[in-house]
Amino acid sequence: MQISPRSPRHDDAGAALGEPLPSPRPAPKFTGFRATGADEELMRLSRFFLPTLKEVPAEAKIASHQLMLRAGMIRQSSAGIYSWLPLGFRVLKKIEQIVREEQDATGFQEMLMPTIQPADLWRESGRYDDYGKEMLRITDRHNRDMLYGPTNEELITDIFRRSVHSYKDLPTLLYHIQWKFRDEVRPRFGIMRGREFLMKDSYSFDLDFESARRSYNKMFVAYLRTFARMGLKAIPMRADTGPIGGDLSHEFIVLADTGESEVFCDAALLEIDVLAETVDYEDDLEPLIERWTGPYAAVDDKHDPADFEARVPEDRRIKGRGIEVGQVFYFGSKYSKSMGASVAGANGEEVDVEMGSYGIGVSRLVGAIVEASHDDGGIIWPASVAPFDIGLLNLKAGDAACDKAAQDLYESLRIAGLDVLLDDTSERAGAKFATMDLIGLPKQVVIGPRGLKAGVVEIKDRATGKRFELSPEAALSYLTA
RNA sequence: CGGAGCGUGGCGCAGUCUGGUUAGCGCAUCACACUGGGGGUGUGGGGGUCGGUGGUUCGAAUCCACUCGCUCCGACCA
Repeated sequence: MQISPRSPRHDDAGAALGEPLPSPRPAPKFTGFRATGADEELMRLSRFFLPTLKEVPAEAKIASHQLMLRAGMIRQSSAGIYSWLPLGFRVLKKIEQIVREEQDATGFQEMLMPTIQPADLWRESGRYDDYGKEMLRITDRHNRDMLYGPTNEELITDIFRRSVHSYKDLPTLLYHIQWKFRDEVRPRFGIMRGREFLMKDSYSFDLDFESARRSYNKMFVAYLRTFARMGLKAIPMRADTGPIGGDLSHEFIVLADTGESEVFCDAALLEIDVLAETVDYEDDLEPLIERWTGPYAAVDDKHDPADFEARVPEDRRIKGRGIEVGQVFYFGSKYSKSMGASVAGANGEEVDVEMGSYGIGVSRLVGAIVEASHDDGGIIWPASVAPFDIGLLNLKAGDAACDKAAQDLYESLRIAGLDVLLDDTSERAGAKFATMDLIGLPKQVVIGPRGLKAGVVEIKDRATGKRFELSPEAALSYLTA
């Protein structure tokens, strides 16, 4: 950090006599540490771009939208289109990575398709007209019709048909994580229902229904694991197949009061610990899925009140609202037939491949998690997706003892592999606490002159609000345990 | 796409109906001082030309027309 030239109004006789210039702010600390590399960079709140808001912007109606704006995670660019600021971006990346890991575990392979697609592909499938105004249509300089992809079935099918010609290459299992655009008439709820959104979509190509079913099941299980890892209870519900078409589909719904769909389910579903199961994706997953989909669960348009009351004891009936965070479809040869995606079977006959597609709303998940996990003070991040693991508050930046204790603990936590945000600002304690609660880091460590004098720092668990004091050494082992 | 509403410093709002001093308040911001463990206090300062265009008028944030943007309810949607 450079000492900026002093502005004239700071000049005084002392400076004129050549005495050392008083720094306009406390001397920068830890600069040597920052030089050890980007990965080791000291995340100081005084340098971190975190434009928090005390007041709620008028347009934000639901908790997640309000909190994401207030916590400096996102900013609206135009209706339903948002920029991701550093804090929000970190969460988005964490979620994306969990999605990626669980996809990779199933054997689906990651790739990347473009956002802009040629209209001709969509004319082949017939969806260029079917999709209506939700599709953002673009004309390039050569007057060719293009579009900003709302989904990628046509594109992936085109890739597939041009390269795969034999049943021996099946199944072909691919996915990508890419920005999509659907020109919603009425975007709302911030990131939860924007026009531009980040989505993971997977596509499976199989020779027959049995094999397609296995691909579907892999995604089904991977989805439940993915959401569980983010601290969400996602409930699979049989769903309509909508404009994408097909005849086997499930929606994955996260219960939240501000959800868009009304849902009915058996409380037993909430007891299932998905991550407790050891999954081998080469096994037959059908029994596992049958267990997980056994209890009653339905969105309103599939709801059958009589069946609900017959199958679910009164004390276990959950009627609430939910957010759809993912959907899986099997749609057979809908696209392979219209677009000519066929392979030579074992007997030399041409077979239209059986397809499925599977989406997860990655950016929507950020909102869904906030919706499911917050309190009056702000966001409460599940540890797996938190933008930082720990917020380290130096209550008296500039005080030698506090600075040193904060730096030492910061370095030790970093060496232990934790992401730490150090609040080195000169805000008052109350403001610091409020900001930390707002941005919702799972653990807070408070270092202040009062505690240090007694040889302790304070640790606060954001979720429970529980606070306790430990020596710095004990705090380190507690946090790194 | 049907219905409703709103655009005034970075954010939240008042002022508009009933045109008329220099457009106001809270928060944020900057400086200084006091303060210092849950968004503290005081003093002083900076920042807007009222979404845009055109019109009416001696005079427009205020009235009229057009236009752009945003929001809400409904239908629709990962």
